[in-house]
Amino acid sequence: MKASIGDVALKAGVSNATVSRTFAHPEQVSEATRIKVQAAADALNFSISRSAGILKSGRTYRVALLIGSHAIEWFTAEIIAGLNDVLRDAGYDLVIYPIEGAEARDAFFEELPVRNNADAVFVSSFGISPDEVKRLGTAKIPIVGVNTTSEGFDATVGIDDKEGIKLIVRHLAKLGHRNLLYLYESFSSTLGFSSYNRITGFQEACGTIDGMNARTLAVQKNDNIIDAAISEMMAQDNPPTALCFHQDSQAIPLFFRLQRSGLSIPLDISVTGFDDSAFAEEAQLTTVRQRPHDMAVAAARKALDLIEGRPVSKPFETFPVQLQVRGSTAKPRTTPLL
Amino acid sequence: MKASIGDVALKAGVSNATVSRTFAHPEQVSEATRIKVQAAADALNFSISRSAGILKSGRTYRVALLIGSHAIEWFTAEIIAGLNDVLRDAGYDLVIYPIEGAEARDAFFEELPVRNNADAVFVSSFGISPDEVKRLGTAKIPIVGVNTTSEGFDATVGIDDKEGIKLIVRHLAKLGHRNLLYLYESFSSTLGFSSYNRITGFQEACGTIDGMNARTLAVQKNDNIIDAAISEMMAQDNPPTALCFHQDSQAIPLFFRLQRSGLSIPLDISVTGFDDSAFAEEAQLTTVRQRPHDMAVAAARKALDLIEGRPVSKPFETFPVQLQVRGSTAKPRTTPLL
DNA sequence: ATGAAAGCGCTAACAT
DNA sequence: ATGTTAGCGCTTTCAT
Repeated sequence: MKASIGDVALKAGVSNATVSRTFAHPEQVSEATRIKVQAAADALNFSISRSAGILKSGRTYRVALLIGSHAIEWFTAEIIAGLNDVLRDAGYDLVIYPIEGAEARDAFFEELPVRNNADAVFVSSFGISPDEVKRLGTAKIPIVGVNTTSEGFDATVGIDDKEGIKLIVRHLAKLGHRNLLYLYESFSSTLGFSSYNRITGFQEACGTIDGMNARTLAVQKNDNIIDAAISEMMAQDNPPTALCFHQDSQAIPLFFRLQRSGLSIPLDISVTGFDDSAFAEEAQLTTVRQRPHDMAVAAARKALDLIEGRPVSKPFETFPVQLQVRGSTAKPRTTPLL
Repeated sequence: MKASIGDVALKAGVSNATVSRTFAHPEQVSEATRIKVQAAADALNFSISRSAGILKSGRTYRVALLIGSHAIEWFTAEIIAGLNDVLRDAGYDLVIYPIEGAEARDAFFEELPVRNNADAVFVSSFGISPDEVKRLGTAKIPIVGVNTTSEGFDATVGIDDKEGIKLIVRHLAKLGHRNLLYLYESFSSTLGFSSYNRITGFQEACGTIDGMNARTLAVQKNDNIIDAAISEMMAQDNPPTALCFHQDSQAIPLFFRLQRSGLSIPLDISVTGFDDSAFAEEAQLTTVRQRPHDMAVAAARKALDLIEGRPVSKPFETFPVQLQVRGSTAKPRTTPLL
């Protein structure tokens, strides 16, 4: 059977408290006793159970991460890795709650399973409503947002999406582009805060450039964004000279179509992404770099500060974005596509 | 302050036991009482704390996942998502332990933090040694392997890597290829079981084909596998007619180099991957499909069976692989590359 | 159907 | 430096 602290105490001929101290505060125990206890513990294959201490302390040593999808893609994977690295070391378990679809959503905010069962909640790129944030607030634990608004959150980390997309627009404008097309996948659910800002930021940034002609195109989820892009390129009137994709992963497949479509990047068309995620560098994709891993590390530290009641130095932190200029952008073509 | 079961009992004018029953076994409580208790609980924003029940039950309701790296890439992300989907619903928390480097490894297997603190352990694509498995076994909880050997595990899920790579080899052989090059990244640490089988499986499969000339090339981690591939292609003597990459993500960047290198897929060279992961389909990469999400779901179910003492129907399950024939493979070139 | 009470394994006063 | 003891919040017998 599993050995408990009492078994070890018995075997070592000391009290439960001494065994407990040997593990929690070894410096309070004499060398000789410590060795005796360690030996007994090893012989019984004993290790301290966290569950009991958790009950005693009133902390759950669990931290929840709310994500909007069951699938874990680049951004979420980076967030999970970053949070986990910090939280593991601090003795906290990261528990992932994927909340997809209206029913799951209602159920979650109705039951609020994190109440009494987590010491903090992270909300990552989740189009959460003010009502939901308020409801989450009744759990009385710190709420930390990742690429969310700051309304109702105790702390947030994120990038300035508008600033990021503005870097793209200005880069293209400086190269001479005056005809841009922005492409993104439209989801059935509400657009996340970050996505929304990126799209409206694009329009705003274009509005400040003289003679800029900019359009946005929402491609339905089960439609192919690359086919949509190529169709726009083949339009007879005034096809764009640059394609701005909402995120790198949507732009990458275009590079596989070059030969078959007869298009050339950047001679016929300039292409940009957003994220600087997998393969962006190899594809020479001009993009905006964000570092979700760094954001997650900072978010985890803020959460720990809030949990332990320490002051949080920068509760609402904006992380830098950086333009990565690569080979997929150049001056616009001077002759018509056809 | 946080309401506990006693507060609710007081407010509802019933005993603690009745409140507990209202949540755990509502059918044992009269309608009237149930409503009274629910009302009191709602008013106090109360929800049952899992920590106390956990202590009482002896279960931790935590399940550990051991992975070999802090970074979470395609395969691991799929595994996490699949495990979490099943375990969440069953009330278990999935806790991720990244174990990277020799020191972290020694520390983990020395301290064995999962002992007494998890109800099961998953080991995913982790080059774990027999000694380490044995040591893990002293924790007396089920050990489930994902793409590992079956030695010492209570259950495993995985694919037959040898079978998978054999499909690739035979496909290329049938097309007429007799000069293959296998490329993989060599890591400092021990090669995982799955990777090892894939590489040796390649050699074995080639050995059964008449006149097959096959080589393998280990590219150092911080060297560029695509540069290595192109260099081999440019060799004067007998360059390969097909490149077999260890995994899709290593093959993908080659598609971005086509124009600059003057190479054409599949006219000059056939290319294969392994995994059928992100962008494989868009790149028209011939590959072998594996479904880590499905494997994870099965692994989670087996773990639950083991935890609850139910018989496990198929403790050691091999999942199917399927060849995905796409445009990156064709008959070998008939004229020299140069 | 409901209540009283013991106890899960540990920690932290407090006492020695 | 070590032992004694109460109690964290809940579940579950056993009574009623």
